[in-house]
Amino acid sequence: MPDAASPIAAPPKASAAKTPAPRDTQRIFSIAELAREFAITARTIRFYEDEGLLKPRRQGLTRLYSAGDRTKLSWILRGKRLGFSLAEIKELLDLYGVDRTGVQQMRELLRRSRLHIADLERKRRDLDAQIGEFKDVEAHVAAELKQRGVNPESD
Amino acid sequence: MPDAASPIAAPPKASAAKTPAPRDTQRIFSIAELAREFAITARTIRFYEDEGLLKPRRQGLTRLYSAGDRTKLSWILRGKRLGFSLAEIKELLDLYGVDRTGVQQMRELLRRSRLHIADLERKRRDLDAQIGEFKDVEAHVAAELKQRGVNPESD
DNA sequence: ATTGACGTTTACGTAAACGTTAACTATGAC
DNA sequence: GTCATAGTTAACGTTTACGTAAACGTCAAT
Repeated sequence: MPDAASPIAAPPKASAAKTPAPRDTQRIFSIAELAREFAITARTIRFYEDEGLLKPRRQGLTRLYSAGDRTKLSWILRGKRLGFSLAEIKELLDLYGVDRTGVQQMRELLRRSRLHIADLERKRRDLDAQIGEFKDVEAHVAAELKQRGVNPESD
Repeated sequence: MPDAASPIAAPPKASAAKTPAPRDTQRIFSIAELAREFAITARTIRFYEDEGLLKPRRQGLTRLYSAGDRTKLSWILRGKRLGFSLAEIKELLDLYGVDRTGVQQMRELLRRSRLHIADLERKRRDLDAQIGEFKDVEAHVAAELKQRGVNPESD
């Protein structure tokens, strides 16, 4: 499941070497397609829409998801894996949608970004601590097994 | 998401600190004390006990928490911050409690540890990706403000 | 002897994040 | 036509992680 998600609101900075697959950027996805790709249910995707996290185009009643919608979804799921609530994720997503022309808005965006970065870095400290602990466990147990003449790698 | 208390707080009080922890290891804590320290409610702590995550000593009905209990609690909260459910945290806590004498048990512990490490490392990739994105945002916005002659640091 | 601070159990309430029918609708295949 | 497949809304159910009383016990201080 390659997750080549570019930064959220991809600013058309520089079209390097090749045109980055215009067909891919134009692609539309059905709800079932996205559900399969991300291993969630369609209900979940609709729920995210109810909560204001996604706003797909519509053809009649049927939802049509753009590549941007797909990227957003992937972003939402990553946020969830990191333990953020949907409300928090929505706030962050909305940050990018906000009018970036005003100085006041930009200052607010900067402030919120920094707060969020601080939050993320705390999480990383927590994470590194846990990883360290579990690697210790792994090392000790593996050593103990080895000392007893047992091969730890024969699962 | 309020900023919690210090991870390892110790009152610098008391007599000569010769061995680096005999008194501290002996300390017992009331439920209110732990609640204050970790900025949670007593209800929450009791709930964790109902769920089998803590088993404090009792004096009559009153709960008495050891330093070990306190460490466990801090561990539980860190797990929560990382987005694990109480059920998952309980599993991990129980891993340590398990009889480590048998080879079979040790192999199981090793296996679970490795699975968990893989999980944590995926989380770290997610985390680093988000941190990177938000630092980009920060840099771009700060640069844009600067270019407009606005000082980004005047909150 | 009452107040107040702290502890307890029991139990109903709630918000978040979906799951799960139910009861349609639209579309292409046969 | 009608069957299968995918989509829809609406609404009730479920699990997790606690909040919030209610009703009570214990002890120190007033």
